[in-house]
Amino acid sequence: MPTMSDVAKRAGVALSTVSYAINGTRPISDETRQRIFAAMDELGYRPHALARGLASKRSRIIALLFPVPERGLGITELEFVTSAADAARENGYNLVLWPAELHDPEELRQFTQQGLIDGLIVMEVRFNDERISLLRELNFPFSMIGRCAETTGISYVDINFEQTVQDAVNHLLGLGHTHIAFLNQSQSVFESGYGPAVRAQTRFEQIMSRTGLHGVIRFCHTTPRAGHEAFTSMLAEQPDLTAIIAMNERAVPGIMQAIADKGWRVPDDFSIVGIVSSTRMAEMMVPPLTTSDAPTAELGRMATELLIRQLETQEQSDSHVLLPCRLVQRGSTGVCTRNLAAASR
Amino acid sequence: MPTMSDVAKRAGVALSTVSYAINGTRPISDETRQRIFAAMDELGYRPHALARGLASKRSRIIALLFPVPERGLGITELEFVTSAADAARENGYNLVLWPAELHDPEELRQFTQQGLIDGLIVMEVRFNDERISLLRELNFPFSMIGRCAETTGISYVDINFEQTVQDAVNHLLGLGHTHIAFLNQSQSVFESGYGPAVRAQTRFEQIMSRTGLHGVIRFCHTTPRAGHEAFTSMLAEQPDLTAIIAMNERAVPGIMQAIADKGWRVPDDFSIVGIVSSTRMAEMMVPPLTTSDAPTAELGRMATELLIRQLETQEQSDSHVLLPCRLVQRGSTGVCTRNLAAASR
DNA sequence: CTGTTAGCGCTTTCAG
DNA sequence: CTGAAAGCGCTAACAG
Repeated sequence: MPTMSDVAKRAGVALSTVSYAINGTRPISDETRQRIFAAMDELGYRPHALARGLASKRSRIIALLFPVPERGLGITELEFVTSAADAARENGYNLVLWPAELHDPEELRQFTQQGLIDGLIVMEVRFNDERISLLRELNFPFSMIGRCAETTGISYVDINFEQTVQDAVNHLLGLGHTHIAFLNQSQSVFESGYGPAVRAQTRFEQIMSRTGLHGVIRFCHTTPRAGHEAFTSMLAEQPDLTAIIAMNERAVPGIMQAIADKGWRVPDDFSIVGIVSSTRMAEMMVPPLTTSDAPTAELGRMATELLIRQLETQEQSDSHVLLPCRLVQRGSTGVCTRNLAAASR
Repeated sequence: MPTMSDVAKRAGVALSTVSYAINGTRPISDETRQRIFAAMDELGYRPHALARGLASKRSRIIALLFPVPERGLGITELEFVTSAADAARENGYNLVLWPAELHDPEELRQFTQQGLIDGLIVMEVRFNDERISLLRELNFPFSMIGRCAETTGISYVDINFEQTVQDAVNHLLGLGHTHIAFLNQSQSVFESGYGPAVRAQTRFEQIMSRTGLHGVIRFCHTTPRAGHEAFTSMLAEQPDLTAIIAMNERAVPGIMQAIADKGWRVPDDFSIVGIVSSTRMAEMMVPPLTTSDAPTAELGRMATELLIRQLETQEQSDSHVLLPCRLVQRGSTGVCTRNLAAASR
């Protein structure tokens, strides 16, 4: 493996000149630059990443702090990872994956102090997240997918949950539904201050109180069985329900089953919309689920780019970006026939 | 950030002694080791990864070559990534994700020659894979999830597709099915020499010819619509079909729909088993799909460990590991009522 | 515009 | 069992 000094010799210049030519750190005459690049080509020279990093104090490696969330990993997480890796690479960075326990800040401290990583992308952020406090305290560069309570001085991208819920409600209202259920994730996730669970539910509550919408809310574990139970219990509380908004993909098959058990059909007798979901999942169901798809690839990409910009400019940029989910009507929502029947009576 | 020389000074020893104490590379008296570790603690010393890597010529970083397969990314891929990252970390390695176009060996060459990576895990391997040829030629350490045609001297883990198909067939035979369809992935994937598509289908063909099983085989794109069409066309060819084996998760909803369209019910009138699938996906369907689940986490973990072992021992180990899928009966397979009816006539 | 040189923080001979 | 010192391959002053 040839080194920079080999290149320098072959091009008949000083080693540092080669370095400057490569990095563009200072002007080089066209003529010598030609010679240098020719020499590099002939030798098949590749700069040594570690040596460069050691000398420049910048590894051009960033890490994605990758928790194993309570509810298990899904397509969403995958797309964060791949889009972040893509974005990193396009900007000349490498992305390392760091699967971390959420509750071990000490490990995080050690990791950041190895000198391996220039910056960090944190995902699955909670309102009060000790990882964030630690990183702030260490003054270590990072960006977030999601957000915590106090975000001054931190860059993040997140989903606009308020709008997402509003869009789903509007979609159902437009179809004539007036009694709508909201199925959240589990209570423990909610109580841990997980942003999506908190923000979406809060907005749904606001809509209920502001518009007089008849709603029912439930927490629900991310299993079909839990979905089945939650649905049954909601219907017992509010028998006039004709639609449900579920921010809980994995509970949906249970809901569908429960609807079928009652002898109802989707969407004729009951409508379902999944929010913060994905086309991939929506299409696995029969009928295909109407969902608002999370812009996962954009989130991963933007979080990466925000971080890299921060690293390159050396400044504490705090960009706050909220992206909407896109509602796609598929086969699981339709006009509310029960209200139509009532109206025609 | 304290350095090794700070630690040495504080402990009153030579810098090299600290290094030996940390790496255990040579015997250190208990007494001085104590002093050194104490000094490290007091200073909060962390070895600098880049410096260590540069000096030792081993970065302790490995990469996962991460293609974006034609059929899109799924849960399976996610679990490769996370389990590989976990396994790497447990062994003191970092895992970088390298999203690579399959068809650009030049990029791969550059990447491996940066000195950043000690070794590589390659996934989505095809029978004749130019990435593999290149790595071999470069003599660069790697392991595979999956396998190519010529595997001498290479370590890999893969699924035992032959057994997986056999198990699925046996399951259906045991339920009385004798006319069974096999739904593969797309023809182009098959023709590119993608192992799962080739091996599974080959085995199914063998079973057909050896046992006189009545079978039909189809390629199918990974969409519900394609599944619907393929099913319809298979049934036209062989109207006595009562069961289908699908190695194509995403086509299954289309199959289910097609079955429903005929007025049939799953599993009473028709059985479906998904192979090389996942519990996660199986549970998204109604009824939940009987599947043989791919041991994705084990595959990712073992590929990582095989690679690391190779790196540590410096020897060309060629372990070949084949893991079975585990068949889990859920709601989509049942006894063949049509044959029962025929028998009772 | 180009050369010289002192490190970056660690590993690893070579000596003792 | 411990020290001293020579790099690993590169960047970035400092000098011209």
